[in-house]
Amino acid sequence: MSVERYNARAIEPKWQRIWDEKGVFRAVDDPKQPKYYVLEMFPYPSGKIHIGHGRNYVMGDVVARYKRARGFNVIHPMGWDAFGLPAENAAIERKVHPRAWTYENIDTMRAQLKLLGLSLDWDREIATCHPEYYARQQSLFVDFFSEGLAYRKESDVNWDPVDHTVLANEQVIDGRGWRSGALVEKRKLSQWFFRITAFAEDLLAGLDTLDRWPDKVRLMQRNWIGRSEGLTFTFDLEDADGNLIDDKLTVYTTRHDTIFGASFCAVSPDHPLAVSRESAIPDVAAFRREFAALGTSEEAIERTEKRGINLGVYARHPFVEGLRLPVYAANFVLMTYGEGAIFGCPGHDQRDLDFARKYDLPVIPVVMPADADAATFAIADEAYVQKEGDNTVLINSRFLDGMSVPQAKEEIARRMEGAGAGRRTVNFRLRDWGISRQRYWGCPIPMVHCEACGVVPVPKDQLPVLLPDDATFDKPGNPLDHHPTWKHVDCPSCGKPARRETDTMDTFVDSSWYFARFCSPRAAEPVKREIVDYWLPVDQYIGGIEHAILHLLYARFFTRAMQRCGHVGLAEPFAGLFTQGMIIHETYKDPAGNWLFPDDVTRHEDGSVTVTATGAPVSVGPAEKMSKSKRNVVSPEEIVDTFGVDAARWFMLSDTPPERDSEWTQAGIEGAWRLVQRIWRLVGETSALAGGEVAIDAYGPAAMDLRKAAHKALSRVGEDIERLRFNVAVAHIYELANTIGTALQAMRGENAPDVAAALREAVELLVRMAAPMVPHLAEECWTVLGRETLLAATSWPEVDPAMLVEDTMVLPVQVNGKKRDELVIARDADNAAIERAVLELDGVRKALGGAAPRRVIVVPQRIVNVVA
RNA sequence: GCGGGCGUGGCGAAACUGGUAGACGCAAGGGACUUAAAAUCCCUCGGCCGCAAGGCCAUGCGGGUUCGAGUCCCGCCGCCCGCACCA
Repeated sequence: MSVERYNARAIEPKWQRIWDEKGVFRAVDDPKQPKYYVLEMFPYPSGKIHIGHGRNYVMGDVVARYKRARGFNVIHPMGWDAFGLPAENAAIERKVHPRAWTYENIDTMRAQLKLLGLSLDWDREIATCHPEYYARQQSLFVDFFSEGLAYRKESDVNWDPVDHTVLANEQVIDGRGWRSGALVEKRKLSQWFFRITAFAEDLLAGLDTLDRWPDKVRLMQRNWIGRSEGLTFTFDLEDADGNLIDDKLTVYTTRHDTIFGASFCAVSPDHPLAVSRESAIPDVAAFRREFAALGTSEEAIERTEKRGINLGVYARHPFVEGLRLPVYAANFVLMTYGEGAIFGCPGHDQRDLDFARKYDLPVIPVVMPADADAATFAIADEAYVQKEGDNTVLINSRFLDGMSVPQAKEEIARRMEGAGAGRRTVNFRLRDWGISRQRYWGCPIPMVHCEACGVVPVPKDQLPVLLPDDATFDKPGNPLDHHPTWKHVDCPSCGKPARRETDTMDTFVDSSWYFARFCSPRAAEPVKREIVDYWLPVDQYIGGIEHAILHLLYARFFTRAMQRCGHVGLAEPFAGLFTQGMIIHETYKDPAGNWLFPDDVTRHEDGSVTVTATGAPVSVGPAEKMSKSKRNVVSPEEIVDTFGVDAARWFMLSDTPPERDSEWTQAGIEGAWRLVQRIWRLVGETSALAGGEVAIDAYGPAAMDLRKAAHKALSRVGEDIERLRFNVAVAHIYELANTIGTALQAMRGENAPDVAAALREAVELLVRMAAPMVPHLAEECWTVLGRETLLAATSWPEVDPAMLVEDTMVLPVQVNGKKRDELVIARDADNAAIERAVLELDGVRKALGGAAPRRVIVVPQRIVNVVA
């Protein structure tokens, strides 16, 4: 029999239309039903999507469709992270208004996403740049402000003196502004902050409850929060002549046990003590300027060579009479951490050691492994830093000698506290979140500066503070700031003329609560409490690993802040998190070094690649993240047009584990297309052979094998999807398709109603287990099989547990850990019977060579190992 | 610099909680069908030795723990990612 080819181009839009008309993906706010919230990180509308963007949406869609089939009320929304810098750059470069540019991109990308056949509830679509959204964000800001969670303080920014603008770290290239090329200065600006540190302890503790998050993300957040327990204490200072001076130096340390190894103190170049010496020591001023030129990136600061400058003051050692430590301003000490000042112990900190070697400062080991010899223990190029659990002993430390590190810490803390010179402190690396951006295309911060009343929030009934449409982008600086009228308002408190805040919010704010807004996207308040209580938390969140720290931490903070203001009833927004890998693609360059699109090149049989138009040779680069600039992109339209979206979805789920990067190849998409055709053929041939359901009294062995294979596959695919192991689910579906194909061939010309019935059952199960991945094909097959329901609204098939058990098992048999034979035995055989049977096996007897075994280890249902 | 991750055939990979390494797919080679091609189907496919039966080696490298290690521990090597104003 011949079966016509599956015509994806005609069939896929048909089912998309039907799903849409029947509204099967609409999420209904019905607290009586068990809910499941699937969310992929929403996209920035940058222009067009390429096929690489599709991967995480497809993964989320598989989960959404599967959970729907499992009986959950699924919410699977989509929106746009629509504020941000690129829109403003487009405004500058192409003279388009950021709004027009953004909404045009949204329209393009929405149409592209719809091609992917995602089971999204488009009725809940939101865009963060829409006043409906940012109005509510401003209202949340006002709430946070009244709770003390939003405040203003001075902080450092990268300042471009030509463009009059603040630069992102990534816009600072070799110390210069990316657009102007001007040398960037670090400058203090009064900025808005969210008090994320108020939740530092809770954000850390909360990580322990997130058992469906990847360990590595939790670890990254833990390290980012950076909780440490240490000692804050104060040194007396003296001048070069040994006279006590008024200033004191407060430091924070976690290594107070090494106080007898201290050989210097160091403060940040921004520390008041360094600033105060600026006039006295000209080099200090120069050093501070140099430090400022490093910008605000912690990476740049830590990578630079460790240098310092002697401030000409000395810290008196708290325990050694007459010992004084020179105080340096050092470029590796951050003002934002601890007290902005440290004491340096070169023996036990690599940075301190590098610094000490450079400036010829003493290196005194004060901690060594417990089994080392104090007389000979010395530090060369590497500081000795003990690991947790190491057995250590203090040396060269007077009253601490012989103690372990924890004992010594305790002793110093006790003495310092007793003397009133210090206190035990808990410190965090986490800093408050600076949200001020001196930009146009963002959510205006709803505050007014009044000379009489100070900083006053815009009352909620006067929100939103709308962005003015008529901003201009041809002048450097913040368009809101030079708008002729926008910032001039009357003070909401006293009514006198006042000035609007012209900073807008970091776009991370927009993405910190969108998942909550999706629950009640058109509500007048930010969220409707009873509805958000039903839908949250997000059960499965899917996105890139690049968001492992900032976005996820900010969203966790935001949820806590909203909880404090009564908007939500929980602290953790994302119960399950999955971080997917990117789609990558080879890059192509012509002889002149121009990047080429995959479409522009031809791959020949011998593996060579040429420019299709000219025949010129192409140099092929390794697979990299798809990017417009390198042109290694594949458009979804083209793929859908040629192979259909199901083939594309299948390919994106196949082969590579979802958390790893996956390479897009022509061979891969062709293979996926073949699978689509193959399922179609299997369904066609089977339905021709076994039209409807037939009741069978007794299945023969061939039919039973088929049924068992089908139910095993069903059981595994279900587990695989639950665990998000899509590539393994795909493999199990291939396996079943192979089994069905073989059975179909064996059936040719035979009249075996039991096998025909088993085939039909197996094929139906195949279609249903593949449905979350290739939903259009599955719907069409479902129809061919004579079913009249909508598969997208049909529940997941039940596994028949009787089909999963076998009466015999095959046990691999090892001798000394090497496999020598296999034992086929009844599943319920006891260990003694297994042992006896094993020793009879040829392979075992041969390997033993007549000797008696010393031991036989039987691992039930798994393996047998004979120890000779 | 600090922090995190990864490493298995020609390629993407699988291997539950320490229990048969290489399932499944891609590529390649051989064959069937066909006037021919496409499509489809069948066979082979980690390396070495062997006519075969079979044996030895093999999960980046070097050690260790264990009856048994891709999996656990220690030490290296290589690659990738994040570092607070890109989103």
